[in-house]
Amino acid sequence: MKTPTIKDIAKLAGVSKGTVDRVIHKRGKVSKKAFEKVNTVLNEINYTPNLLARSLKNTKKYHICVVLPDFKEDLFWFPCNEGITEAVNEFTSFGVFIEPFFFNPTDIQSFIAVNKKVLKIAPDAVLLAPLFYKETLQIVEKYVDNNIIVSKFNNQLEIDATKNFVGQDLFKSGRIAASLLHMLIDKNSTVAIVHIDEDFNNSIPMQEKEKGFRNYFDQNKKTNHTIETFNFHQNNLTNKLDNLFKTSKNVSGVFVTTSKVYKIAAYLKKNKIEGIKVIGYDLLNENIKHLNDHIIDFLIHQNPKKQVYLGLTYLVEYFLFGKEIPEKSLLPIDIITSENLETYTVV
Amino acid sequence: MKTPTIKDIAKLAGVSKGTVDRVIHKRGKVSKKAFEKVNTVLNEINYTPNLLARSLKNTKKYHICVVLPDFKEDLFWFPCNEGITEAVNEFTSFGVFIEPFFFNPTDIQSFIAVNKKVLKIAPDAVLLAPLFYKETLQIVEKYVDNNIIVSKFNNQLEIDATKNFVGQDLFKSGRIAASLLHMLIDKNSTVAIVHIDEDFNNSIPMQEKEKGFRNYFDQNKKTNHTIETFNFHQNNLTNKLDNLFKTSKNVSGVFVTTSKVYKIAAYLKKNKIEGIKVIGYDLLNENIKHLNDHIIDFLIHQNPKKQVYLGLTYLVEYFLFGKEIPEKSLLPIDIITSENLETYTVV
DNA sequence: TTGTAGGCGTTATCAT
DNA sequence: ATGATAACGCCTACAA
Repeated sequence: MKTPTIKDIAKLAGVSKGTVDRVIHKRGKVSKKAFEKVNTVLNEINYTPNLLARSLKNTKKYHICVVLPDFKEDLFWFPCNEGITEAVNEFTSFGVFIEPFFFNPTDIQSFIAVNKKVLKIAPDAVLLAPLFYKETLQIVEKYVDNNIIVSKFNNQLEIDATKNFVGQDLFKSGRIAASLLHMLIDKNSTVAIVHIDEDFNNSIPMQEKEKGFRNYFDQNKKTNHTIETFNFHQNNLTNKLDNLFKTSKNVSGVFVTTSKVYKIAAYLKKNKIEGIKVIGYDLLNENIKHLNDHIIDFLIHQNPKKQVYLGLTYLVEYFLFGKEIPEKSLLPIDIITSENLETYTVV
Repeated sequence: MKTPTIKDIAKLAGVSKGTVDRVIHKRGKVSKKAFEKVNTVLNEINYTPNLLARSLKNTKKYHICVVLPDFKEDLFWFPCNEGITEAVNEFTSFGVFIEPFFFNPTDIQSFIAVNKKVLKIAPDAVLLAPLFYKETLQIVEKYVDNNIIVSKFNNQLEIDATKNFVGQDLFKSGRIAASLLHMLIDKNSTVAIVHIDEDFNNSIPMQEKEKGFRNYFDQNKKTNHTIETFNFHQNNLTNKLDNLFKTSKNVSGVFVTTSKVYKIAAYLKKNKIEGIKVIGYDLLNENIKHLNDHIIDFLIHQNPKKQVYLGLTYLVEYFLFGKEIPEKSLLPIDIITSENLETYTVV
């Protein structure tokens, strides 16, 4: 009735616990006779090791560092802290020490500096928001050289040194945005893709989203929409938007590729421009406000909190129970309206 | 650096491990002096018990039974098996034995019979899909009398004997359906709420969904929609639908309150009726097919797999680590289109 | 009231 | 090559 233990197997096979252990873990130094005796028993009963006992024995403390942008620079990252807190609460009693490190997302140097610091600390693993491609490449190599396991989240960079990734399929995300806008806008109208703030050329996520968005409309040519892309920086935004909306461009919908969509919404509200459909990313308070005001029609939920929590969970279960870390864990792409919003924020 | 153990505390306080244990667990039989000595140490250092060690010591095997409808009668329940399988894979190595029991959802007697069987087995806990109100009331009472912990999923019944519930807010679910349809249909048109198969009067979920759906349109009267409710049984469905769609009722949208929405879709396809917007529940293969064909516009994901998995996780963590079971765990209400569908099915 | 001893299942070490 | 033994941290039983 109870799960058989190594002791039970030893008794059944007529050998000692040590021998059974050697057979199970292929540590060698076992005679053929003993090996066969143990193996026949193993084939008859279904032995599964007690994971609790195993990791109790392994008294090692694990140290995981999370490297991510400071939310003071970009509120998108704020929920990650909750994810970290939850993981801390859940895993400290298992001897796992989780420590966050923040960098300035607008400053490559700070990214480099923080990673250097973490490298010096030499944790067992790092969960990383790899915002900068070239720099990530270099730092990850160093981590790996020092036997530090690296997982990435949010930003999927193709790096040979480490594959572990938790995030979303951003091309598909762009397609979904397109299909939702498509549902709401008139034929023959113009749709604007707006990139705000970040340097488009260095932001693979923004590029992927745009590709997906355009891909959808390319496949639905019969409705004959015009897609135009705009790269706006924060300064001078109002002028740029004046240009976009107050000319006769017949813009019926806007797709903002980041969480900065509230800036567009605020502009539309202030200028009392109505009837333009807006879709963007993430459940920031500012965005939620405009979603409830029906100025933003849809938000796509990137679930940064879950990304971090899941990334940490994978690492912890790897250390504690030897589970494999999935190379690519793509989260569902949630469509949020003012109606179902609440069901995502309460939990 | 390392987490302090009871042994460490004992040494610091100058008493034995046993005394520390008595203080921590308030087992009494401790002198004031000893109590204070231990307590001052406890206040200085932050002791957290090692949960692995605790539950290793507790060699008890836990038995959890899941009571749910047989998916052969209603495919909605099929994904629950995956949830159970995942939980089994995850938790057997922790000494938890999870066993499913199926009943016929159209047959109250089978519900009663299965629960009697489970009661006889006397597991440590039961995770229950409480389809029938009165019968659930009685059986839950018996479970509780026998010190069997009961959690419910999917169907939220107000029962005093046990509160634990994992599922969705169905009123809100109805509202969400309404808002999505509202987005797609013309003003002044008629919307049909269709209940298929189940006995509406006994199905609280269907009633809640209808209430939510009507509530939304009541609050948006300016668009002047007419809402009509239809209770259809499986037999004679075609005739009933002929009546509904081929008369001049100007039906622009249909809300099906269950996973049987594929039946409506199949009818519309067969009869080449186009332009009617359709929304329903659950990611059955039949529904997915019609979603990809754009006959169904939206599906609402009730995530039965996750409901079961989460319900089981709560029970396991309660037994193993003494975590509290949340009284009400409401899952997000996911909006599924043909575009984001894939991101929900892969994981 | 207090301390000690032993065991949960696994693994590492040390004799044999 | 093999078996005995101790240890991980917690808890329980028993002895003092």
